[in-house]
Amino acid sequence: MPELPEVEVVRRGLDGHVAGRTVAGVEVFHPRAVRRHLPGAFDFVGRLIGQTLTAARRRGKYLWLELDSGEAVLAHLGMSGQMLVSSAKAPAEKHLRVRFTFADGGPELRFVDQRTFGGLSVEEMTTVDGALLPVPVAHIARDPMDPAFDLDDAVRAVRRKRTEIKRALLDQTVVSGIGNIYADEALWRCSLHWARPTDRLTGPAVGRLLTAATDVMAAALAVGGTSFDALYVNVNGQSGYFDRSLAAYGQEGRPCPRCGTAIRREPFMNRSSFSCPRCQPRPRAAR
DNA sequence: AGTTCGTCCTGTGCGC
DNA sequence: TGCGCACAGGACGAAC
Repeated sequence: MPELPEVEVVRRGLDGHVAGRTVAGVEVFHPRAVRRHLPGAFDFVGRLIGQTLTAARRRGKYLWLELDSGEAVLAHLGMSGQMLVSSAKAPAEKHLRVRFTFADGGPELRFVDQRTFGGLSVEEMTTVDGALLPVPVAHIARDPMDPAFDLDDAVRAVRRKRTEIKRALLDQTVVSGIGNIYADEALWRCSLHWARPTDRLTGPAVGRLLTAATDVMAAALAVGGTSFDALYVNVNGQSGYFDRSLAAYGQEGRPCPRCGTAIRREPFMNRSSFSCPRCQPRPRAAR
């Protein structure tokens, strides 16, 4: 479940290992991996051969490699996507979807994705509010690690929504990069139940919540991200270890680190929300 | 027009 | 032992 910290770990790896290199070959092993590239796999390959990858960039959970053609290879890791820098001699992974080889003969880049929710495409760039973005990323809000992120703007965007607070946190057009793990952790840090209506929270309370989300993602980034199994790894195949620091997410039945009450799991949008029943009581008016 | 929901996908782990 | 099902869940498009 790569969210902002995990995607940023991958971006840094790509920036260090593939930026400045020229693509010599591309193989697409599964059509779903390039389904968002509407002209098809053949066109995808043709647009990349001979191109130099100039930089690795990110907004929220989207990642892209800029090309000297002015386009970019856009990647979304979905749930289980990995970008691996590996020796050509390393055996193909079971779920290897796309392989890039380079003119310098060095390590190759592999897109591996078990559940195929992720994918790659070559996209044109567009300028939105002073930022150069691949076209499909144009609607994604700035994330809290963007130097131009404006907390007051984000607070207003959250409070404009007429929904439950966790739905707003997960809405990538409001603030990007937050997924189920860091939403639950931020809500726990602020002692807020996920079903609290956005329009009944004060501006300062929303500001504290967004700041908590930023803090918890920064702490996760500092230790290489969160991973529960081998699905999320950096470009060298290594896992982060923020899972040891989670207070609420995935902690059903374990004591709340603040009050000791057993963490509960509740159904939320066909998935789960984890919270402390004592620190984070349900809103009275909630269904 | 804004919000909610169903869908895509595969591997793991549980209960019967 | 083996089967079936719940679950993990980001993002998009359809439905309301």
